[in-house]
Amino acid sequence: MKYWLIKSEPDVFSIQDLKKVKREPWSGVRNYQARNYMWRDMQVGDLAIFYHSNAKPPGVAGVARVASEPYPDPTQWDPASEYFDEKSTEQKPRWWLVDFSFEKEFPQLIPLDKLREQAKLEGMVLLQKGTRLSITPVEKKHFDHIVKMGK
DNA sequence: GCCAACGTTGGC
DNA sequence: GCCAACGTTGGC
Repeated sequence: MKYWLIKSEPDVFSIQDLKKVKREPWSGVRNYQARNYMWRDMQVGDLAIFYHSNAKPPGVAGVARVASEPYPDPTQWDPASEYFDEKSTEQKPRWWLVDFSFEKEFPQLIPLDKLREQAKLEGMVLLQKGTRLSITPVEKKHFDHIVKMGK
């Protein structure tokens, strides 16, 4: 069992949206490192911190769960999509995704500055300077601590 | 709106 | 394969 953090802009897709639809294909990831996590490292059942980026305030909003094996992101072949990639072929898809299902919404969002105050979260990729990755691995101890904070 | 960080592109 | 230019992310 592995633990992850996934970022989403709540204006585009929030934890409340995930709660409503229950399950969502994580389309639009166009960064190789983030893709590799979904394509190669995630397992059905893994848990992920759901982080609201570009929000006021930014912070952790809940928990999601990996709900599918990896499969090609269909938006890469849709010319109308902003995620269209003309260099990707059906024989050799470039972008892969998994579905995430809703697990829980925290009673209140844990803001980023609250996370930064936590000595127990030291070393989290999210809190390191200049981290822009939309998907990062999370250590179990950090995951557990955040879930405890969310109660 | 600013800007630091960092990924990608493309000329050479 | 280097690296300058450019684009994007995302907190502030």
